[in-house]
Amino acid sequence: MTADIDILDPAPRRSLLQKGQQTRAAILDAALGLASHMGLEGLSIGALAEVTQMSKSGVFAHFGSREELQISVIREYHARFEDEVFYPAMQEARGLPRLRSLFERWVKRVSIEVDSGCIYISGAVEFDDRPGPVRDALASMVVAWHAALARAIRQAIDEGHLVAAADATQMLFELHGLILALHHDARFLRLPGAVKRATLAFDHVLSHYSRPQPIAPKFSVESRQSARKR
Amino acid sequence: MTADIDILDPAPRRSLLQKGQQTRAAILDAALGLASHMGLEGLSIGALAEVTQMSKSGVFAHFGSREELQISVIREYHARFEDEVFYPAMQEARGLPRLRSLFERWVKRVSIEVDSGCIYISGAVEFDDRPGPVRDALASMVVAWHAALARAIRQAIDEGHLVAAADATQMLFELHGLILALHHDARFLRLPGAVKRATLAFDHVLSHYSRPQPIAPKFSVESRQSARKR
DNA sequence: TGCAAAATAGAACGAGCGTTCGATTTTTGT
DNA sequence: ACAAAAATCGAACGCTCGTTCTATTTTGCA
Repeated sequence: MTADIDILDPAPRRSLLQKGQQTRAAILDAALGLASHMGLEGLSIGALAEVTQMSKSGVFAHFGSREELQISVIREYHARFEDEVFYPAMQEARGLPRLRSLFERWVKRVSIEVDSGCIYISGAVEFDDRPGPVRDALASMVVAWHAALARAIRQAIDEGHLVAAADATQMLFELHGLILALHHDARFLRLPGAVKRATLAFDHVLSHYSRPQPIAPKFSVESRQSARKR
Repeated sequence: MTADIDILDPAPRRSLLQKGQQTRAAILDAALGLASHMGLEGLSIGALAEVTQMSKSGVFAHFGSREELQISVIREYHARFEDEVFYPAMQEARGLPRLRSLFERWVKRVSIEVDSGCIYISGAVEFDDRPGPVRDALASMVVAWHAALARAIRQAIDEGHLVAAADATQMLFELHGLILALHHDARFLRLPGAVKRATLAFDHVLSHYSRPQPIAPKFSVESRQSARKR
């Protein structure tokens, strides 16, 4: 009894990852899903153990501390973000096509996550007042991503797709705001059509940086009282 | 000894608030400060008791539950937000002046809180996946504020300060994004000059909704390769 | 196949949490 | 001034948390 069934399941075929790395990856995957819903602060080892059907100490052993787990989650998120947003967009021609692709994939990433959450965004809020290694890891990833975007914008300027006087950092600020507003409206307020608003707003920002900048930022209000009352 | 010093301190002068309401207000004030730093989820009764020099149960008794405490904090925050942003801006002439004032005070509120935090923003992230009365309270406050802003934008359209074809909700989306980006850059990344970026971006959005809208949103890229490399 | 090493389990810890309860002090209205 | 009512305290509860420790199981390699 309990004969040698083990012939077929423990699978002599060597996997690419050693067992340890394999379960570590599985835990990390579950952790990402959990952190997306509960935030990095809401991520608990107990809940993670429950999801992965492991013991708390078993989960714990893979990371050594909760902080290290959080940092690992951030790194994993960053890697996936690069794979889904950055690298594919890099296939596009430099300049506006690439910039547009970056934004569109960014939008998709944030809005697909209508029920999965962007760790960059939630993490920024959770850790804006909490110095430490987690915050540092998060910030460095965000900064790297913003730097990549700024680069793409500058290339679009160099290619002549945007006016030469365009301020890349300022434009990035405005585009980032659109993503944040999208995240807010779609995830928190659950408003439909937020994606459309974001892409439309992208065109607005684009058109601003495509036409010659006004010399002086004063466009007199022209307080003509012509308008009919309501 | 220990003579009647009490003549001067227990103050026979009747205060406007009964003792209970008085300490409740003090607790709430401390709670707001605490929640601004740690978030609504990070707000703990124990920490609150420590700050206010009271016993946990003493603090607890004023609210009956942690959830009720959180909701009270949200309401208090809303009241202060109205006092500092909404009502003062209502003094301005309807239309663009009022809209601009709303935005400027909003910016100030979010940026003054570089080290105090906007509960609307942090709360939206904390509770976007957590249904319940706290989320409902938060959402209703945010929605009310957005409705007020949309109203101001529509008035600016009616006054002729913005083009008639302007989409108020869309413009609100874009302005809201600027505030969120400001909050992110100033609080999380600690970038200097975020306030300037926000106000400059406000002018950009404004100028877009001030000039006649392009009929078709297609502004051909004109992929002139004129630009010199770098 | 066997043995060292790695991975996992299980129990226990101390701390903090929200909450309850009964006793005690302070405030309030008459 | 006094009694009723409100406010506050202090101790205790059950729970979850991250972490530690010691076994036990599983894995990988010679």
